[in-house]
Amino acid sequence: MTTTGDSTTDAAAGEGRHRIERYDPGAIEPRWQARWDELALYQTDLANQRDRYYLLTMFPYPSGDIHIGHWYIKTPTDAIARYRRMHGKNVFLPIGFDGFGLPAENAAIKNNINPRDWTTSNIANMRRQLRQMGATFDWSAEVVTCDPEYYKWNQWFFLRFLEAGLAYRANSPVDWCPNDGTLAREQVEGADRHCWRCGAKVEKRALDQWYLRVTDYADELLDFSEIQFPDPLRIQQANWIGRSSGAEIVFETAPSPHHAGGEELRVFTTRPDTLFGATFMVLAPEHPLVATLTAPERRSDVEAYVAATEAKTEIDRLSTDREKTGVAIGADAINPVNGKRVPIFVADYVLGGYGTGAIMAVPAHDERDFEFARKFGLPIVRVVMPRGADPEADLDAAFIEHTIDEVMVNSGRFTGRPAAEAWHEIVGWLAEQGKGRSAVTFRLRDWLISRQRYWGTPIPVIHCERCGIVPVPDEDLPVVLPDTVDYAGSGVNPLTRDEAFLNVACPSCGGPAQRETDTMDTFIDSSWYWYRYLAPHRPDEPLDPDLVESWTPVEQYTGGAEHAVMHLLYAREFTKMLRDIGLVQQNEPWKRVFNQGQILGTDGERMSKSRGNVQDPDELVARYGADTVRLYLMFMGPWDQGGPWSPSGIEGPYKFLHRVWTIALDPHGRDPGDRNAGALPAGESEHDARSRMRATAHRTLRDVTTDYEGFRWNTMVAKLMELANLLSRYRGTSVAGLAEWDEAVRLLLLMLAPAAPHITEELWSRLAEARGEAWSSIHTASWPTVDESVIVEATYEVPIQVNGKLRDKVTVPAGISEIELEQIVLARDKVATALGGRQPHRIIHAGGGRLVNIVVR
RNA sequence: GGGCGAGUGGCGGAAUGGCAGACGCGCCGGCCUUAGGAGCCGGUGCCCCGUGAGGGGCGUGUCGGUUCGACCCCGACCUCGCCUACCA
Repeated sequence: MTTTGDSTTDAAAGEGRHRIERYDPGAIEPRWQARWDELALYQTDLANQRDRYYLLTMFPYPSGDIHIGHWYIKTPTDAIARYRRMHGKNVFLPIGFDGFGLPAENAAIKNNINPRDWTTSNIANMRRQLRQMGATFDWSAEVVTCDPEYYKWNQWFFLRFLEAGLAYRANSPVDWCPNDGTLAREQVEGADRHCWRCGAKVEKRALDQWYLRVTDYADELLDFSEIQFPDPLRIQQANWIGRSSGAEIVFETAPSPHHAGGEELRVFTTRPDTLFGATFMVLAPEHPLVATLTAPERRSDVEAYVAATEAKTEIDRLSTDREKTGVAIGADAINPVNGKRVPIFVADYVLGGYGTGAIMAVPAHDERDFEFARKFGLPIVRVVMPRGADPEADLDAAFIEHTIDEVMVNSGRFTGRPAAEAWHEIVGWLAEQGKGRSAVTFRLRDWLISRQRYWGTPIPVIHCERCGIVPVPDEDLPVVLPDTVDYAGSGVNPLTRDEAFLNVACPSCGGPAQRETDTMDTFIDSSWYWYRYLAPHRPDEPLDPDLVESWTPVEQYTGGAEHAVMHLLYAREFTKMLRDIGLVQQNEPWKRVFNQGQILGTDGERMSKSRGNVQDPDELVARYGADTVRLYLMFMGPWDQGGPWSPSGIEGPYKFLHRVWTIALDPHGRDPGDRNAGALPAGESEHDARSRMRATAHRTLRDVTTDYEGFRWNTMVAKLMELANLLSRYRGTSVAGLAEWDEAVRLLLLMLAPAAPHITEELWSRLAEARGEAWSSIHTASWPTVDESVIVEATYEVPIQVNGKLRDKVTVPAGISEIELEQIVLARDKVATALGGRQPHRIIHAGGGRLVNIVVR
């Protein structure tokens, strides 16, 4: 509270003085929160099959403190829950914690504590802070992913995926520090790529790691027909999946002194029409044939280049000149369409992991190839050009247009053909000879789930010298993380040194064997938690099939835009995998997703502890109350926009709630500072005032309802402010406390209830008590219905434009005809002046007579 | 380099083809007060004319286009933010 001492305010009301209690959120909010808990108002009866509404919001990572960003996601979500309940929905709004992850481990290494202890105490604190929001979370369904009863099922799923061929093992490189082992991307620092802890130079190391075969689902993931995403989200996912259709073309190596030739080199291209212009080939440094094809005299150069690539791989962003580099390997390939020999290079602009890891380079029609050819003096042959252009003219840049109007040149029998048709003809011709076929490639890669870390779900396999990789039998699950953990001051996964954990008998042969020490990516944990919420402690199964069938897909999912491509895509993939192993019947986990924007620090940067710009809501809640903080966050701007945090406007919603308080409890009071006190607005009769209150209340209800449906909180709050302002104007006048007044106050409280649940509950109770009615929560009341008949007004104002410029306004009776309106409009002085004697050429009646535009020449 | 998004008063924002600036912050004036960092009332885009009531002009990043009419749709450009890193 901003004031101390006197908790009442004087209200002089002509005939006497009375006192009403001041609005004191600090007194009201904890009381109602306790009451709601006591009544278990928000424990959802999942067995109740009627009007189910599963509302899901992204569960927090237990970093230690709830910050203002959490409020920005969760309190409007709570408003959705409350709004839906007022529509009779049986709403389920669960909450939990995404317990595993790197920060716990970093804190543990730094302070020599157990990540579990760190996480557990953070969760305890965050539970307390989450309760201050006054949100209707069903805490009885809470899920914490680092509990063995949860991660057991990650392991169980993994074993099913393994059986189904959806999980596999492959060798791939990681960033490796000699002292601290595998490093996550954010643990590699600086342009010289050193370790965040010890500063050692980071290397690449190839490890056998586990993958999930999510690329099998690439095409299906591009089908968004069963999931409603906002456009930018859908586009981002589609770009991330990155489907390209083109052709795979087989080149053969040419014979040379050190190599017999005839080795197949497959390339992927989206421009098979440019095949005749392929004047060299480029292999990725990782390409398996680099070693075999390289000529002896080129070997040292090539090996040096490959090694240099390994050292940088992830790009040094600072030196963005990105001049093309590469080396010739001293071997040629043969272009299958014209039999020409073309030299082969190794260059890092070709990626090992995309397509076939090799390209045919067509410098005339690809910017990167063009740049490379220029630098190495390679021939540039134009094969596609606009109709009528000179085929031999020098190009000063790659010609990459690919519309319908280009024509082939320098392309043997295809010369003169339209390029768009030649694209297919060349692929067909190659296919006939077994030298190519049309092909589709995706940007999306299989999901690497292995992490060389302690604080995650142990991958449930055992390595036996005799039997190889043996899955842990189901009855031995969960493979529990050992509680005693000794980091020994290093980032290296302590499981690799934990003899008690490591050594086991092989489940297959009984011989000595060792456990897998890799743990799972934590995105696994967050890929199915909404199913577990429905049966958080079920001992025998990961999920309750009946409840999953009846309650999912989730009706509405809310969470930050920063998860657009990672979590929101992984979870879709995971759902499809669960479907394919027979656990769920659905194709998509959620029906609708809303991505709200991010709240940045006051400096405009992402909030993070290291930047020191984290905004703590506790202080604001202590000062203004949760209702004000909730309202302010909704009022700031569009929910999907976010933006830098600034508390400078918070007084607005705070004053608004004060005003609502005063209107509700003291309709007859007058403020000594109010010059108009007690008088109706000039020219307004009591009858006018009464219909205006009704009309405004119902119009507000109509508009606010649409705003709630579209999550447009800022305009919703603004409209409630307008209604409160109107009522405030009438306070202390003869219409205050009349039936229309009471109705408007009632509607105002009901409309405000989902957003500001405490103050509305308090006022609702007091008003009921004053009327001698029994208590019932405002949050169990029904959303009111609009009475359209009271909104209709007898007259309305018409703006008058001349040539699109506003010149006048006139008030006319509702239902006036266009002809009558025109006569009135043309008789106006200002219109005559604006016309300046010219005759109207045309008169536009826009929006059914809501605006008139007179066109003159 | 690519993708996505955004540019509107001093500030957050409203209006998504029809009265630009709703609502709020801030600021200015006033009331009430012993006092005001509380509360309440009024004003507030910029410029010009007018003593006044009032009147006029300009204005949504820039330039063009479509339209009776454009903050809104289309094209080009500029600036900022987010995501991403040469995806053949």
